[in-house]
Amino acid sequence: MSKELAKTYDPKGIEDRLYQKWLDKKYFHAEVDHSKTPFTIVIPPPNITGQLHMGHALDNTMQDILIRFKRMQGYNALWQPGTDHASIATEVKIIEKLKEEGISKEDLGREGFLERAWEWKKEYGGRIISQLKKLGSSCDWDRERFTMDEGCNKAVTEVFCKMHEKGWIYKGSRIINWCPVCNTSISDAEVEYTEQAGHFWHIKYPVIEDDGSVSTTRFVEFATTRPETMLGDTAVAVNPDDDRYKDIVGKKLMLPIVNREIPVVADAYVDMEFGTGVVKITPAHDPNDFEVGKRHNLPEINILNDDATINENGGKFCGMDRYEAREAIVKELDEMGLLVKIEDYSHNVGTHDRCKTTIEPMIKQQWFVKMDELIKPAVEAVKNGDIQLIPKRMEKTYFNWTDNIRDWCISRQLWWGHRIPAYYCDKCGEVVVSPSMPEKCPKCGCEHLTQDPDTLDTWFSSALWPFSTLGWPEHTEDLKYFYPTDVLVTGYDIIFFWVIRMIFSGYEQMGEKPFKTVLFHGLVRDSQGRKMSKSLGNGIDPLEIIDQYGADALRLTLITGNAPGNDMRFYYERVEASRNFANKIWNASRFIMMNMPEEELTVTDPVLEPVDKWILSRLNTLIRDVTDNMESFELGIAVQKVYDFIWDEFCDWYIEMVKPRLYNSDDQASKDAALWTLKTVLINALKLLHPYMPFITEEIFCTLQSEEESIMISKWPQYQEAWNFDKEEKDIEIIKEAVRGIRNVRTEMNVAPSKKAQVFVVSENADIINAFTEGKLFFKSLAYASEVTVKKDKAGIAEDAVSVVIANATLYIPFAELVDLKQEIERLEKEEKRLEGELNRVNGMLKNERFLSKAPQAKIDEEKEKLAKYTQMMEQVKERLSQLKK
RNA sequence: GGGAUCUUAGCUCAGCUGGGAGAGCAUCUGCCUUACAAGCAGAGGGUCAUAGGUUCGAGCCCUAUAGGUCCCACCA
Repeated sequence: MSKELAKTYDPKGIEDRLYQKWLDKKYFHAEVDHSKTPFTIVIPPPNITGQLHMGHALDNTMQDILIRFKRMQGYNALWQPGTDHASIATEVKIIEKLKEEGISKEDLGREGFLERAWEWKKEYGGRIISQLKKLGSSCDWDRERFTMDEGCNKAVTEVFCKMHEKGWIYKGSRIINWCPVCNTSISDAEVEYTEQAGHFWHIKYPVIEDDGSVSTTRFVEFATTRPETMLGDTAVAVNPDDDRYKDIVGKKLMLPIVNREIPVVADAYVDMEFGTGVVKITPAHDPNDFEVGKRHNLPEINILNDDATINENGGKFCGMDRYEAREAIVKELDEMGLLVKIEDYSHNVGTHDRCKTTIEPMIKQQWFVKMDELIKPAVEAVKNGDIQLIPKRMEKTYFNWTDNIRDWCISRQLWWGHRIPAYYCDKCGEVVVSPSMPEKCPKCGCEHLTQDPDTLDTWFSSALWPFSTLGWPEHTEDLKYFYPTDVLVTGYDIIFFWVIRMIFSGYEQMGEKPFKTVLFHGLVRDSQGRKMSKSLGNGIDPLEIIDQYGADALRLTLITGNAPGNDMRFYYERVEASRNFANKIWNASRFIMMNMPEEELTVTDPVLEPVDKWILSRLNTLIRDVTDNMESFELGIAVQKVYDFIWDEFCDWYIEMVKPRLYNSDDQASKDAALWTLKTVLINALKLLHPYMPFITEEIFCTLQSEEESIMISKWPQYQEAWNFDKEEKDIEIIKEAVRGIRNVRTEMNVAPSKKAQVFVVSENADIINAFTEGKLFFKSLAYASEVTVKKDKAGIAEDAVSVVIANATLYIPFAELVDLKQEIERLEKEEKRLEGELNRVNGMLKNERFLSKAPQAKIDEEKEKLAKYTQMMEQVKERLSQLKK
């Protein structure tokens, strides 16, 4: 039945309707089914505070492509969705919101604050999910999880307790990164170093002479970027091999202002070449100094409050902000004559990646995960290929981290997150780690215990995501069936935060990798190559793009021409190109539907003509190649091939080739064969495209087939020998070559398309004659011919006809007007020259003994074939030239 | 300081294991040809950063150089 479609494709309305249909039909839902092979992807859970950005769009498009592809291939495809509580990010947002109301989190208290946080989650947690749906994501929403839901909480507690018991989680007093604005410790991975303009203050401390007096002549000079930390100095260090300072090692210095005697110690950490070769040591506020301090048993004097104001150890500076104190101290040192000079100095400053505050190293009691043993299987897995990283170069980044791993600080002084399952006895201080509050202290029997106020690093729970979402710690059927998952799709920017931690957690808790393959993508940048960011205001909202161009166009844009792990730039022009492609498919389909008979097409065994076989054969190759590319995660390459096939081969050639059969032919069998082929090829091509452009492919598929069906659960196309037509492929290529030749000549000669001309095809080759005879109908229309005559010799053809030489044939077009003979000779001479070049190249190879002896036979045969072809064409050109020159 | 990566048409980028340089956009010339002007037919445009090397053969492999981007380390 012929169906009416709008002239241009309008995604609005279609997308939501189809998505709802898929949901209603439960196509996204996966259940354990032992008759099928599972294919699982766990979503990188977006933050509940998040709004869909281009990075999400790319990440989720890639996952959806893989899931839809595998689902069609017959796998039991599960895309496990969920969201992340994102402890610090969310907490910061809530505090901001409270601030607008004029309240602080302390005003609310812990309970009150958490209530607000859950309200927030309720209000915004679903936002990003609905945005993912707009994109077409085929997640199993029935399984949606949250990192702080009951199951995940249980998993977190279980892991914490187990690892603590094993000694891999410990509490210790160590130097950690402190954010004075967020008021929490953060892990090394969360520290972002940024280059900042600062100063180098050259300062000197007086030496204490043997008689105990403070020298007025002997000083030790050094430079610092943080003069205020002098309040916590407990030594000055020099290199043990430094001859300049040999005599003062072991002596004491007088720490000015504070008036504390501090020793000069020798430590290899000091670089003799740098500055004066002297370093002031502040063990409580510098990680390196902390190590030096440990080696020399130096006191650790904490001079800072949590908000980075100076504490009581800072004497009269107590209460000042760190930067105020800096100024005051510099001023005072200057007045004392101990400030030598101030230099401008640009250096890297550690900042908190969330709020960009300069972090302050501090010694604090924190919980850590011991990494040295835990990391081993994770290293091994990537080394031996058990887990494959794509692109491979990411392995280097991976190993760079694992090789230099330090213990992971997991406690955070935040409220929104998983509370640490550790309890302290109010009486004796005993620490009990337990899934729930113990009834009494196991040591002293006291019944009053208090839970550790800290929460866990948000990545602690995301590290468990691949198995916690499948039911762990329960031994569920889902877990047994779907774990390990197959592919993780994520950005290379969270390889340390997340990917590595999931891998070691998987091995530790499950004894098995969390996924087989990690497919990385890069960043989506703006058209100038800048990161999209709120502060720059250069972000492009994917939802606006979807609204304007459709989700399919957005998805195609994000995938085309992008290789794994590479950043890409976002251009509106590219979205337009994608939209145009959608429209192209739409119209090709419209064309086919318009030509379909009133009743259903009933042909089952069509009498295929050579063009039909040609396009089927091309489709067959496409099916094979695209499947191969997709299986090796070359998503961009695969879709490029589908694009080219649909636009170039199917639309620009095949559809044009069959038009005469549909319009003019009385031959019903031929018409049916054409329609059958059009429909078959279109449907198969749509299937190949469906993972990329789910909406338009579904819409057309349903219109063309039946409303009841869905392309998303249809069978992925299979390469089949029956669709392999080598001879037809070759024959049609020759005709296409002829058509191109004729079009070229006509353009060159400025012949209007409306002006038809007679075309003679002259060949002595039986195959060629046959091919042109069979393809006469479409050749005639494509070549703007009034009439096509295929013959063995050129008898009777006008001498001044324009000629086009192709392999094994010459075409003659006798135009009614006089042809400029000179121009015609020039044209043929140009062709002669081109062929000469080709022949030289081929001969160069084939006359090279070493090529013949070393190159693979297939390559040699290929070149020989070309030699024959070009030699033959050359003969024809020469013959024609000699005729014209007579 | 260590490492990764990039340098291909005017612009943005593909180019899988080495076998005659591609796409989209832009430019130019024709076309409202009954699916599509968001289109059709054609054209121009590239010593694949530079210099060496390996190879019968290099955009692709190796070495060096220049420039760009990023990650890690953090010399106070």
